[in-house]
Amino acid sequence: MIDLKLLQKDFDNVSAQLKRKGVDEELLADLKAKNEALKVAKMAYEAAQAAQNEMSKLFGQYMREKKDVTELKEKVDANKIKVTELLDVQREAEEALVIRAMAVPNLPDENVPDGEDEESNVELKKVLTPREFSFIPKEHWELAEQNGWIDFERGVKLAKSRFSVINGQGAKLERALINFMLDFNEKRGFNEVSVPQIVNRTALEGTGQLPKFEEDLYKIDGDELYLIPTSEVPLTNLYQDEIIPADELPIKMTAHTACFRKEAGSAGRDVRGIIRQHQFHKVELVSITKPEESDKIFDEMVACASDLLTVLELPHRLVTLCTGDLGFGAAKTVDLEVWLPGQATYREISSVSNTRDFQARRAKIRFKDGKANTLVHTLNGSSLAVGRTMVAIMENFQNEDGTINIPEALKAYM
RNA sequence: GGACAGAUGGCAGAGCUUGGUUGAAUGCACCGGUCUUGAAAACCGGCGAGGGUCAUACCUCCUAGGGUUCGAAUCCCUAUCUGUCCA
Repeated sequence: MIDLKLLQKDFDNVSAQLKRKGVDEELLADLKAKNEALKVAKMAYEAAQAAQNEMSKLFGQYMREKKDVTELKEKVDANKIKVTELLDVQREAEEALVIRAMAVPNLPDENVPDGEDEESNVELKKVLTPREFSFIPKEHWELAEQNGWIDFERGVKLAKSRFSVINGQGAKLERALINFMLDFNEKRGFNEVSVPQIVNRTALEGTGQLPKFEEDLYKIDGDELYLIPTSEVPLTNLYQDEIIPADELPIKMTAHTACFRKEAGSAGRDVRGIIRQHQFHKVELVSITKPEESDKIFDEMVACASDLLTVLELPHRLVTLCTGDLGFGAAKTVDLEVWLPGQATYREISSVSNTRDFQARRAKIRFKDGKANTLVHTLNGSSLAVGRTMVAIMENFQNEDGTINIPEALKAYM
C-alpha cells in the first residue's frame, strides 16, 4: 500500500509519480478525499466515544456513592445512539478507503525509465556471448520430445493444458538445478527455508497479489486458501505483523517451491513447450532490509541471479523495466533474460524487485530502530525459474544430433 | 469423529468466580543510570502496538467476529487455533 500520509501531504508529487505508472489522477484525488473523510469521521466518533467513556466512569462513581443515576442514564443512552451511528459512518469511510488504497500500485523509483510496455525497457548489460551454431538450433520442445525428457500429452491428460510431465534425465536435471541453485544462493548468504505452498488471504494481501489479482490464483474450494503463485508470498509473510530487532537485519532467504498460476491474461502465448506453465518450480530469493540498505541488497540479488546464469554458461542480459512494465508492488525491477538460440531471442528467466515499504506497510513488517518502529524494505527475485533454466540449457547446450550436454557446474549434481 | 480445557504485552504468568478508577499485577528478558579497574550482583529509572497531536489530551487493541451492558480482558454466541482425554 502506498503511504497515505505522503499522498495527503504531497499530493502533486505522488500523483505525478503514479501517473508514470498509468494511475489516473482522479482516482488518487478520490483516494485523498476518502482519506480526509475518514479522518473527519474518526474524529467525530472518537469525540463521542470519549464522552461516553467519561459518563460511564461517572456512572460507576454515582453507583458507589449511591447517587441517583436516572438523569445520567438518559444522557448516556442518548449519546450511545450517536456513538453507534458515528461508528457506522467511520466504518463505511474506512472500507471505502481500503478498497481504493489496496488497488493503487507502488510508486516507481525516480530513475525507472518511462514507457508503455516492454519496448521501453532499458538494457543494462549483456553477459556472455551467444554461441555460434554450425547448424540451425532447435527449439526446446523439439529437443525435449526427441530426448524423451518432457511428455506434454500426459501432463494435459492428468490436469489440463499448460501442464507437463518430465521424465528420466530431464527430471534429474530439474532436481539437479534446484539443488545447485539453493546451494549457490546459500553461499551468497541466503538462508534456505522450506515453506508452505498453500497460504491464506492475509498473506496474499500482504504481498499485494490480493485483492487485485484474484483471477490469477488457484483457490482451494471451501477454504480461504490459495496455491502460491511464487514463494515470495510465504517468505515475505513469514515476518507479517512482526517487529524485527534491528540487529537481525538484513534477513536474506532462499527457498524452492512449486508455483501455481492461472495465466489468465496469456491465452495463446507460449502455448508450446514449458515456458509458460500453470505449475512450475522456482528457486526464490527474498530479503528484508533496513530502508537505507535495500539498494545494496537489490544489487546483490541481481548479481546472485546473474552469476548463477554465468556459472551455468548461459548468455543473458540485464534489463531495467520501464514504468509500464513494472509490477504492481515494485518500485524498481531488473529482469534477467536468457538467450534462447532456438527462438533467437532473450527470454525472462528471473525478475528481481525492490518493493521498498509497499509490502511492509500492507504486511505490517517493521523493525525496531532505536525507539521508533519503522517499516522495512522487502525485496524478491527468482534465482532462478527452474523450467526456463532447463529450456535455456536444452537450447544452448544442444548438439547437431539433438543430444544435450550438461553444463560443467551441474555435473556434480547429476 | 466425540468430550473437555485453554488462547492475556518479547517470554512466563496474574486478573475472569463477585463487569467499573486495569492497557493490564508479578517475574524474566531488554534499555538507561548508580556502584565497580572492568564485569557480575545489588539498587534506581524506563520498557507493548496502531491512530491522533507541535506536544498533550483523546481513541482503538487482552486470538478473530458478533452480542449483552451506562461500562467487558472479565458475561453470552460463533469461528479459528492449541492442549488433554475418548473412539
